Amino acid sequence: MRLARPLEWPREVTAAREQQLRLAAEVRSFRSPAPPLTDWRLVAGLDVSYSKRRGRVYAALVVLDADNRLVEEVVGEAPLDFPYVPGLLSYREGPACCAAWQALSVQPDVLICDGQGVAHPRRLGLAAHLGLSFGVPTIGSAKSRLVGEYTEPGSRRGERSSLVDPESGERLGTVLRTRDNVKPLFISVGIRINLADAEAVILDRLTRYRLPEPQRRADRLVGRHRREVECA
DNA sequence: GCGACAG
DNA sequence: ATCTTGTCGC
Repeated sequence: MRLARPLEWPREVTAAREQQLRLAAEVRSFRSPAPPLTDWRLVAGLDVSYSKRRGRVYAALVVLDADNRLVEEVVGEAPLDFPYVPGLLSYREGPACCAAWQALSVQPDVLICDGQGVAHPRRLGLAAHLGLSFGVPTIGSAKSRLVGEYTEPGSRRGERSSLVDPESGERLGTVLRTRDNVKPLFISVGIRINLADAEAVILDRLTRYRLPEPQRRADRLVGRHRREVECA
């Protein structure tokens, strides 16, 4: 797919933070709450893996249909040239994600990203940032917390609690138990989707694992891909 | 100054 | 994320 909005990717921490403030203002300018997501047959999952020895970042996108059957899967890569700094993950993983997106031939109705959406210090987690560039609804599905407070949700699948910014009282997302007795997922909206719909998409794509199927498949694919290219 | 901190 | 074996619990 073509990038709806090609972005610049600063390679310096200070420049990255400054750009985030500008992009976050754009994310805020979208209609809120976002209109309901009417059709979401094609759901894509995105995940990233690093090869330190090769100095590369790999990203995999997997698109599944309403029955979680494979529609398309692609990988993209970019140099590993930005450090891991909490709050600046997009600058480390974004370029490879954009490469994968451009290799895609079908447009997903919604994209699940491995990371935060607006549950971010400047409200511009990976899912929000990529949503701005890709131009499709995005959901942040993180395996751990970056910001916000919450009470531990019940131990059974489907139980949830709110992720809240203690300063503003603003609701940042939902802490969702996706399987009985497993660590919950931190769900937040990226762009063009409301939180209720984001939760519905995640729940709809759960099978027997902690991660929703599109995200789990992307995770497997990118891990396999990295190991393959790392051998040669 | 100290602790927290997506992947 | 990545480096890594077996092991405890549903």
